[in-house]
Amino acid sequence: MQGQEILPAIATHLLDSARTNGGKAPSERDLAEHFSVSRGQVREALAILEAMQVIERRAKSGIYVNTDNTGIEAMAFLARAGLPLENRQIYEAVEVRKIHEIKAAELAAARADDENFDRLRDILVRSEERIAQGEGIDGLDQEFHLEIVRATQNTLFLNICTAFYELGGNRLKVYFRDPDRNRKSHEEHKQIFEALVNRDAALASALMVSHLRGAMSYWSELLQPAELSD
Amino acid sequence: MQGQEILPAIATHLLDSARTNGGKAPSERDLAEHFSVSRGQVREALAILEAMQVIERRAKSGIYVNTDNTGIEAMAFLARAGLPLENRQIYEAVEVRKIHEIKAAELAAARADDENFDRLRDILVRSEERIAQGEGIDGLDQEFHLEIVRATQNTLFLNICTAFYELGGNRLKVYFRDPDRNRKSHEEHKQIFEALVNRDAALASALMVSHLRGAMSYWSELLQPAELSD
DNA sequence: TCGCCATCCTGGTACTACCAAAATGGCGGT
DNA sequence: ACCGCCATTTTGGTAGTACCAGGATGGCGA
Repeated sequence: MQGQEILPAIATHLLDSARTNGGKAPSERDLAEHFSVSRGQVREALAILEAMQVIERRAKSGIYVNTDNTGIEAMAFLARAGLPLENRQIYEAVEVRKIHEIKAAELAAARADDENFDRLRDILVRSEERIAQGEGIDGLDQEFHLEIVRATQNTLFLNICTAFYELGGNRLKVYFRDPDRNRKSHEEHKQIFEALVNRDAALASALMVSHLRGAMSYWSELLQPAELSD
Repeated sequence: MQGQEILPAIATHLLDSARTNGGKAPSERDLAEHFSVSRGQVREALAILEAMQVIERRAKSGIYVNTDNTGIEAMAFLARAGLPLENRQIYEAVEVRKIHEIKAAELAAARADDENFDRLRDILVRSEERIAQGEGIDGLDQEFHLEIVRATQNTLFLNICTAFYELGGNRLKVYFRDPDRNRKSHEEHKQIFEALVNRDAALASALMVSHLRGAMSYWSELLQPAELSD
């Protein structure tokens, strides 16, 4: 085990032992021995986790875990590292995503340039092909939505939205297993694209609202009932 | 120089040398010597910067700086560390902040609980005192706006919005040097609060739009002459 | 002038050694 | 038996050294 690969391992280990103990994690030396790496490696990982406010290192005392109070990029980072997220976290993320993308559609209608339109067209063509072959469009769905955000010409906005997509990542694939959902999504994408081309901000926004409503209801029934980790 | 204190110093140094050179930064050993710290300390700082995607460490090659492609929390972190932001970054941040807070007002009207109202009331009282003493309400303005976001009961949302506030931080103080602006802001805050208490989502949202328009025009003339949509 | 190879440089990693303060546990007094 | 004090241990913080292996570079020879 080497490189940044130990970060997710350490993070998982810390979160676990924090659950059993009272937020107190093993010492650096213990972690180093447990993962058979040098203390320096452990400290690098801990530095990152501390910067993300996932943990707190108290000098001469120990390492303490913050289960809550985790920012988006920290969550995106942890999700990327393969760590499980609480349903509540995903639920909140979905709500914020909705806020972002509805507004993005509105702004994109006014600001999208030829390159944005070209990329969107390309994504729709590839989606069509995928669907024709009976495959899911999960990756392309992300591309489509993020391209709309990119069309707002606000790179910071794009960064946040990208981070949010990474949160739901693996769970989204399940959504696009249903062929009907794929077709329906694709049709709605095409309508949104038309609205953008016509510079109709109100329509684009409205279409995005209803488009996301479908996905939202899916998340609702998937998450709300119980806290079963798939 | 010790502790995490070297991170901003190193970050600044890296960004500087990246500007002069072609994105290439000094080696770890040089950095360690330059700041009179051990290589381990440098590596901890670099690990954080790499996790934030501010830099890229290529094994056996060197350290390379990503001037663009910086996420919100990375920016917030760097801003917190006292690093300067580009006008464009602030400009984009302001636009996103606007998107967030208008929606936050709408959601807060429906979800705010007694604790939220209590805190908002308290903030308004303290604002009144400050203004009576001829002081600026810059810190309280932030508290007010973030409390509204907190009232959405979406902790993730709150995290993002907090990060965004930290971006503009120091520049906001200038805004609240003008007594008239303070009074006007405070009056608008009170109106928004009333709308929230009355659970009038549409009104709260509309008031927030006009409230932010004032601040936005300030930013516009301060930064770049361009379009900030609402 | 061009291509190849020895050398240097660089990040990656491990190990050792101290320091100082927090945490702990045992001892002694009450 | 309980409590308070103090010596010991633990822990994060930091520095320094040593090696490795592969990229980067420059000089030498064809």
